Amino acid sequence: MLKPHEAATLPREALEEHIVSLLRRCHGHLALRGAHARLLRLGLPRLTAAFALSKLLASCATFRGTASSSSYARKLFDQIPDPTAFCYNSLIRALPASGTPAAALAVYRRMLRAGSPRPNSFTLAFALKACSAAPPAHAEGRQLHAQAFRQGLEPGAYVQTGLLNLYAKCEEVALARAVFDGMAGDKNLVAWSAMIGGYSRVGMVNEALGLFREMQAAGVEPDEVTMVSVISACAKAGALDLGRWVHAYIDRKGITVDLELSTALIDMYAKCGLIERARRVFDAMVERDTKAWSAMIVGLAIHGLVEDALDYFSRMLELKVRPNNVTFIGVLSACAHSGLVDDGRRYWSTMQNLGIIPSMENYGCMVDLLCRSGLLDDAYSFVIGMPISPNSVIWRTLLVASKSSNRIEIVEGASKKLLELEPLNPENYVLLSNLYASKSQWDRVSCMRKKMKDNNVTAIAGCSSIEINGYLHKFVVSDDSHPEIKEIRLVLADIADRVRRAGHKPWIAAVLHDVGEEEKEVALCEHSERLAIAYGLLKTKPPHVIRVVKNLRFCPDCHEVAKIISKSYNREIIVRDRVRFHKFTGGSCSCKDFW
DNA sequence: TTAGGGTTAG
Repeated sequence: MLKPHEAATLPREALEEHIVSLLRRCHGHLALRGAHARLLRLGLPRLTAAFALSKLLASCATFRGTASSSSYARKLFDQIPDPTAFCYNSLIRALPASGTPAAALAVYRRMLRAGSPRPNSFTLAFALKACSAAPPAHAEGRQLHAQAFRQGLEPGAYVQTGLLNLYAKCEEVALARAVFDGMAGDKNLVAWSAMIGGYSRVGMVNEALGLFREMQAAGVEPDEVTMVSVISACAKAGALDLGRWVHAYIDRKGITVDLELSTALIDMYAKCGLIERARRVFDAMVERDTKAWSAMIVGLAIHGLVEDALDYFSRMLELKVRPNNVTFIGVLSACAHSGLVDDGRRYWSTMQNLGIIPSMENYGCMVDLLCRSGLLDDAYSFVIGMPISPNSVIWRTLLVASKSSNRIEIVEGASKKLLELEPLNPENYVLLSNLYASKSQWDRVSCMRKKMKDNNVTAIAGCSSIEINGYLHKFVVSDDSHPEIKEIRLVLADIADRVRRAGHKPWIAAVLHDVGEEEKEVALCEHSERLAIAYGLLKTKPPHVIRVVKNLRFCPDCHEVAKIISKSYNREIIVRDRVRFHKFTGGSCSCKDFW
């Protein structure tokens, strides 16, 4: 280690070299502070001290993320007499990437106001990254985009990827794609991965996989980051065959299955119904963090493997892995699935004792737990006592649970809140209309229909998909756009006959178009998964399992239809909805617990 | 000095 008297005799270049090599050996914040103290003791001349501070600031940026690291970075910056663009850039980069981009953008604006130094492409790339952090700052990002053009900054690959990523994070895939297409012909791996990730995030699995194939055709080799997006696209879509193919591809190509990719694989297998395969991926991991444990626990919970989910949670705590809100979503929903009210309440206290502030989803899990256990009053008091304003999901949970009760005040209160919060969501009208119909309150049913019309609310945004030969076919209500819709309609008619013979008719009436327009509107709300199942029957033969993913809840009346189809066509049907898996074999449904 | 990734209630 250099002594102060030695430092005094060294030329500036040698001192700078010493500073750089000292900082290169720092691999964390503590080491950095130690190096800072040592540099201070050297009594560096003014210019070299400024050099040391800017290098310290840059190193600080590489260890960014905590509040203390950002305040340290600010202190360093404030000590630099004439900060260069490099210093501004490092400060922008050093400010935490989580939360709001406000701090990083304030530095960017301060730089603009100062007039000198001018922002360069590094500045812009860092500022864009700050805007891309969760939750992304769309407006600020667009402003940066416009400002950069006004200043005549040449958009290099890094800035373009920054923009592309920003739009992808904001779920503005069309804008992201425009940036992607505008990039020079030699798009690199990062740009391809960011665009695939953008498609994956919004559930556009065909586009994500299509782009993945284009990327390979362009001779760009994917890495583990690319594969995370591809796998998570499969998970979102419930595309098991594709997911399995992609996993085999990862193995064949020798792509490193790291922490993130393992977590994505666990999630994909769990969401596609292969929980044991998910468990094998989990068991093979050498390192497991909060997200990996959470993915596994949530996966077990959605499969109704409650004991396992809670057992994994205990193991996680024993191994001193800190759970987060998502972990507790898994734990609480596991409790809800088997009516473990007391356990659920205990876990709720555990969560708070760990200093985890419950999220809206966590409150939702508790309300669900109480409702499913028939503790409607407790659920209602819980909702009323929430320190944050309950969202529509919570009111809907309460409303569905109070359907078969005579608790008029809960029904009224929840309905009112629901229509206030989401006056344009057709799901609410259908739910309320069905609820009143079940109580033979026909005046209220027609009142709902009228409200729906007055508010110009017409259809349910139901969408179901089925994967056939590596392509995901999507169906929405009353969708005629599928190229094979004629053939699908023939299958539907055949199903209709079988269902009618079995003594069921309500849904098929809608398919056959022999009901009034108003009834059709309500009945058609469950139409999409029937189109998907019919397509599955058309395109595959037994023993092929028909797997359908539905983005809305799979309603009990559809269960009857699925049972009849499974028996009559000798098919196994698995429908995944937002709540869980529903498996139909030989006319029976193995899903024990649904509304 | 820079860009891309995993878990989320009904």
